[in-house]
Parts: sequence; structure tokens; C-alpha cells
Amino acid sequence: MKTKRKIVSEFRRAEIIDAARSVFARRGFAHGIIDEIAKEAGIAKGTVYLYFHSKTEIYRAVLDHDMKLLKRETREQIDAAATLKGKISAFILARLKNAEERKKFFRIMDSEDGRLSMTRNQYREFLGEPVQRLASAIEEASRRGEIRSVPPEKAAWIIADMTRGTIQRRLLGQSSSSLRTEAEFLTSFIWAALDNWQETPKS
Amino acid sequence: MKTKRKIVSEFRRAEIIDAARSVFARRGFAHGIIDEIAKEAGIAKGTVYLYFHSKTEIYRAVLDHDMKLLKRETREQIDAAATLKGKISAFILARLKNAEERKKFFRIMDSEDGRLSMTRNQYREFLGEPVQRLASAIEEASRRGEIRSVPPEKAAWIIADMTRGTIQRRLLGQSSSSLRTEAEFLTSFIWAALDNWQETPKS
Amino acid sequence: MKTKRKIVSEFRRAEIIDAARSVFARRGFAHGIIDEIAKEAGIAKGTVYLYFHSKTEIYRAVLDHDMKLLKRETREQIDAAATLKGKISAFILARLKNAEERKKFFRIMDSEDGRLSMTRNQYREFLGEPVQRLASAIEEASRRGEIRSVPPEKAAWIIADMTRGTIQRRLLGQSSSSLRTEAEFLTSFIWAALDNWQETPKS
Amino acid sequence: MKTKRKIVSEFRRAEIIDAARSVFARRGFAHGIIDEIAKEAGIAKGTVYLYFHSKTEIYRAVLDHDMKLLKRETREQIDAAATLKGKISAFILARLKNAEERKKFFRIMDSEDGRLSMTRNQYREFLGEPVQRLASAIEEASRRGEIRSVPPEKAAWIIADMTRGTIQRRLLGQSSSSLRTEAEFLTSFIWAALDNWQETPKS
DNA sequence: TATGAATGAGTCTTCATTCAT
DNA sequence: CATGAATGAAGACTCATTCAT
Repeated sequence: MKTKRKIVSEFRRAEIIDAARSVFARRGFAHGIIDEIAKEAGIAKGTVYLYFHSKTEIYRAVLDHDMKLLKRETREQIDAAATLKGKISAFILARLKNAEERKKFFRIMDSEDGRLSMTRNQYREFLGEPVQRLASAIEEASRRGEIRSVPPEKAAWIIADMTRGTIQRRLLGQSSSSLRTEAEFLTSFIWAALDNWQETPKS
Repeated sequence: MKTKRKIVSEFRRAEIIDAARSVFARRGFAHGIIDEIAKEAGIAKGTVYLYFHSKTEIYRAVLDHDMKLLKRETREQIDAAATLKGKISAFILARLKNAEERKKFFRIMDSEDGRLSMTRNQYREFLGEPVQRLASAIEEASRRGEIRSVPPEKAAWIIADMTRGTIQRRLLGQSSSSLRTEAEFLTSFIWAALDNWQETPKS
Repeated sequence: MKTKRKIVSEFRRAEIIDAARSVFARRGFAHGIIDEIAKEAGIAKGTVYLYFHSKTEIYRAVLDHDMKLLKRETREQIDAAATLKGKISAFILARLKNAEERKKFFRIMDSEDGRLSMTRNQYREFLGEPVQRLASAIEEASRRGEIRSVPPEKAAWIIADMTRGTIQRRLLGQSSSSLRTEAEFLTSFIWAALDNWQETPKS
Repeated sequence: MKTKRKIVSEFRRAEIIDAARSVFARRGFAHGIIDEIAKEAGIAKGTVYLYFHSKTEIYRAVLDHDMKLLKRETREQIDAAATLKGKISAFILARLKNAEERKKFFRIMDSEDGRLSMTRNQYREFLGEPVQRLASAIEEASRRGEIRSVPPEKAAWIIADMTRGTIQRRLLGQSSSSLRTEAEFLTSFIWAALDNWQETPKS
């Protein structure tokens, strides 16, 4: 009995989050009219407030939900790969795929509003966790001699940058190549760099 | 007489744009209260509407003004460099410096709202022109044999991506290294990639 | 069977009334959230509506219930006293004690909302019945020659006024004297007036 | 120029306060719809917020404005009278008249909401200042031997109580006698009491 | 031209009441 | 009978834009 209720409740929350993601992505945060979210979720406005205390809370719930998914997916892909090149490729591909499947979410995450709604640390943690994982992989690889020594964090972050930029261009319709081709290009590019890296004195 | 009037008019517009940039950067677009812009520009609210038709128009004017500046600066720097490596370095440095000097503007340009306020083409044109210039340089360099053949546009865009990401991290206070060091790292990384590039069959 | 049911029903109503008195006194009428009443009564919100048709009805029920009690208590005390002075003292003391014991209720009865929720006649009847009784006692006393002739209703009402004011000051924490002292002062004051009354020509 | 603007501004504030008094008295605080206040003031809803920050502030402004008036009027009347009896009569008459002229305001001041919107001290100060003045007059009179010693504050407060109760009954239409008659009765009653007062041991 | 007071559409949020289970 | 999820009307407040001076 209790379980039943809980299931319905979970379901409603999920419905609202789905609707909200869609509306926020379409309208941004400031105009993400609660009415519209409610309508898209197929419920009444008041009902929304049974599951969330405020608009901001809904917003954060969307972010939280989707970020966790992205983090998990990315991590799993990275861990599944054996070599550094494989891991880099996995990272890129995971993000590209995720963005493709969840365009709406990506728009939110990437918007200024998205960033504003969390603290600096949350942001770091959200976006950064998989990047850190990548950084670790890079560091380890250079220790193993697979590549020469390169600042691991910096490298990991710019890999993330390229991936993000590529995703954005795709969302804007500026790319016609397949997702896989795109990922391969990025991987090749990065690998070429790491492979040819000339030890720098410091930093 | 007419000239005098025009001068004053231009001056007012500029003042408003300055104030608006500051306010938008601080508050975002949605809450970029006109009152505040007016106050910061030292004029009355109604006066703003003598020079711009709407909030959106002000927004675009800021973007337009600053983008032109960025474009010009970047282009000049690129053109002034002789080698491809120099041009890449120039591009990166120009952007980093610009962002440093105009943090406010960068926040706008980079926000979702910024992107939403223009059409796809405008965006391409705005952000893309210097990137295209970079792409041309890359293409030419590969034709000259300075580097092996690499998809010029794609390469140019990811260079822009890395630069942007780096800027963002700096704005978030996540970087302690000097601007120059940062630029050098990026340039080295890219150059390592281009230098070590393995001709890909197609794409 | 039917009796049992009725007993339970009465019991529920009483529980709700108790909870409502408490909540109304705390929050006033406008924000006397039904949820809160239900919670305080230990039942579900919907259940409240099985016993009362609306918030206003609950409100009135509280008033009705408590007023009846006050009326009864006051009347009994008045009737138990033999002399007019005794009756006046009894009236005052009964009200002061009642207020002390039922601060919550008093706040309601005394509020504008309380008055608004009933018609003029109801109000008269509610607050006024014991006052009328007092008036009768005054009239009778003047007929008996115990005091000189004084407009009985008017006198009774201002006795009630003083009592009410005194109660309010006590509720606001503006009085440190004991309840009994307070009552004695009022009685003395009134008695001094009645005792010294100079027949007025008319009115 | 500046004066002109200020005049208009003062005038608007006054208009809003007038409208608000009327609406609050009619509807109470909780239902004193801002729209309605605006409509009654003949302005738009937004305009109200140019002069007051919130509904509560409007409420307080009404209270403040009218209280000041009442205080001033009452004080002047009290001070103008020479004897204690005259002062008491003046106090009562001043309040009765004020209530008659400003029924709307009286309803507010007298409501629970009115009391809730200020701190205990404000309340004391508002309502109490003229009462204190009355108390002083009583004390002085007893020192002069005009009356016997009576607790001045207590006496003053119950005089206020009677007056208030009388006003309320008038507002409820429960009195047909003239204002003056009513005041005279109260004065006589009180004076009879003070005149016949028997020194109490303590308190 | 410049001003800033006035406007009112647009939003979030609350809460009495209903209703399916 | 009891429940508590769902509803949606109502109300406070904001802010881009207009307009009389």
C-alpha cells in the first residue's frame, strides 16, 4: 500500500522533471512558466507544488537528475576502456551521445542560468567529476610511459571543452557528419597532441 | 547643427551600451532591469527608449558592439603573425586578453540568453568570422606543407572551444596560472596535434 | 449501533473544534489553514469535511461552542450571587476567569473576524445574553431601592466593556496584578459609581 | 518644480491611504485586495507600488496616519479642558467624534489584524498616549484633592474601555441616543465613581 | 530632448475544497 | 467512514513600455 503510493509519487516527480526540462530548455529559467510545466506534465498547477517547493527547486531537480545520469554514463564508459586512448574516446563519445539523446537537458546545463543556480563547488563536482577521472587516467598513462608527461587536469579540461563545443555546434545544426566521425576526429586530434607532446619545463 | 546632434546621440547610445553591458553581465538578461541600466548610464528610464526601441535591442547592441571589437582585434592579431603557429597563438592570446579586459561582455556572449537573442546565422557570423580566418590559415598552411592536411574548419573550431573553456575556467576562478602561460599551453597542445597529425582518409 | 456512531461523530466534531480553536487563535481566520487543523486534530484533511461543510462553519462552531460555555458559566455565577454588588463581581470574575482559562478562544471572539462571521443579532445574542441578565439585576436593584435608578442596559454594557478591556490588557501582558485584585478594583469602581449615582432627568 | 512633484506625490499617497482604509475596513487585511485599493484610488495596481513597498506597508501607513490624527485631536481636547471632569468628558467626546467621522478607520484599529501589525510597544504608544495623559490628569486631581486617590492608570484605561465599547455598539447600530447624550452618560458614570471613591488599602 | 510617473500583463505561490480509492 | 492527492481560483508583486509634461 505504502509502496504503491510511493511509486505514484516517484512517477509524478519524474513526470514533472521531464516536463520542466522541456519547458526550461525551450523558455529558459526566467520564463519557464509553471503553468506550462504543469500543462506539459498533464497536471494542475497546484499539483506541482505538492512535489516541489518552488520553481528553483524544480530547476535544481532537473539538473541534479540529469547530471547524475551523465556522470554515471560517462564514468562507466571511461572505466570500461583499457587504454588511455580508449578512455578519451569513451569520454567524448559518452558526452556526445548523451547530448544527442537529451538535447533539452544539455541546453539547460550549458546555459548561464544553469550555472548560476549552483555554487561554484557544485558546478565543479557536477561537470568536473568525469573530467577528474579523465585527468587521473592521463596522469597514470604518463606514469606508465604510455604518453609523455602532460599537465593532466589542464589536458582533461580542454578535452571536455572540445567535446562541449562540438556538441553545441551540432545542436545549432552546424554539423553534418555522423556522431561517430565527429568523435573520431576529436580523439585523433587529442591523441596526436598527447603522442607528440614535448615535455615542458614547468607548469 | 545636425552633426552636433548626431555626436550627442552617438555618445548617449554608447553610454547606454556601457551601462547595459554591466547590468546584463551582473543580472542576466531576464532581470536586466531597465531602471538599473538607466541609472548606471546616468539618465532617466524614458530616455533609454529614445535611443533603443526595446530591451532586446539594447541587448543586441551590446553584443554587436563588443563582437565587432573582438572580431577586429582578433583579426588584426592573426594577420600580424607570419606562421601558422604564430597565428594560432595570436588567436588564443587575443581572445584571452579580450575576455580578461571585458569580463562583463564575455559573460553575456557566452550565456544561453546571448545566443538566443540572435539567429543562427548571426551567431555564426559573430563568433565565427575570426574562426574562419583561422581555418583559412590552417588550410593554407597545409597547402604550403607546413602541416599535414587537417579539416581546417573543424580544427579551427576546436581551437576556439579550448580557448573558450579556458576563459570560462579563469572567470570562475579555477585557474591560477598567468594568462601567458595558459596561452602557451594551449598553443603547444594544438601544435603538437597538428604537427603529429596523421592524414585521415576522408572527412 | 446508531448511538455508537453518533458518539464517535460527536467526539470527532469536538476534536476538530478544539484543534480549530487553537489554530485560529494562533493564525487568525485568514490563515487558519485547514491542513493545520486536521493535523492538530490527528485526522486527515478530507475528514474534516465530513464533519463540517466549510472553514467558516468550523469557525462558527468554535464560537458557538465556547460562547455557550461562557454564557452558562457567567449566568450561573450571576444567579448564585444574592446582592447586586455580588452579581456584578460574579460577572466580572466569571469573565476574567474564563478568559484566563481560554485565552485562545478569547482572542477569536474578540477579533474583528470573529465579529464578522456572525450577523448582528447573533453577536447580540452571544455576547449580550449575560449582559442582559446583569441589566435585569441592575434594574431590579434600583426598583428595590438598593441603588438609584440608572439606565440598566447601558450600565451593564459598560461593565462588560471594562471587563473586556481589562482582559485584553492582561492578554497583552500589561498587567501584573492578580486576577482577584483586578476584579475587585473593577467592582469597587462600578459600585462607587452606582452608589453615588445622581438620578439623571431623562435618557 | 520640485515642490510641485512633491505635492502630487503626497496627494497620491493620501489617495491610496484613503482607498486602503476603506477597503481594509470593508474586507479586513487578508482580503484587502490591492487591485481593489488601486481601483478605489483611481489608479493602476502597479502605481500603488510606486508609493508603498508592500501591502503591509500600506496597512501600517493607514494606521499611522489615522492614529496620529486621533492622538492629536484627543490630546488637544484634553488639554483645553480645565477640570478633571472636563478632561474626562473631552477625552470621551473626542474619541466618539473621531470614530463617528472615521468609522472605517476605527474598524481597522480595533481589529485583531490592526493590533497584530504592530509591536506591543507601538500599540501602547498609539492607543495609550492619550490614555496616559488622562492618567496624569487623574493623578494630579487626586493630589490636588479634587478627588480621592485612585490608581490613575487603571482608571484611565477603563475609561478608554467604556468609550471603546460604546463606540463599537454605535457602529453596530445598537445605540439610538445622540453622541452627546452618550458621552454625558459615560462622564457622569465615571465621575460618580471617582467622586465616591473609597480609598483602597493597597494596589 | 529628457523625464519619471503610470500602466497592466505576466508570474509565482497559497489554500479551501473535491474526489477517487 | 477515512484518506490525502489533485485542483484552480485568487492574490501579491515585478518590470518593460508608454506618455503627459
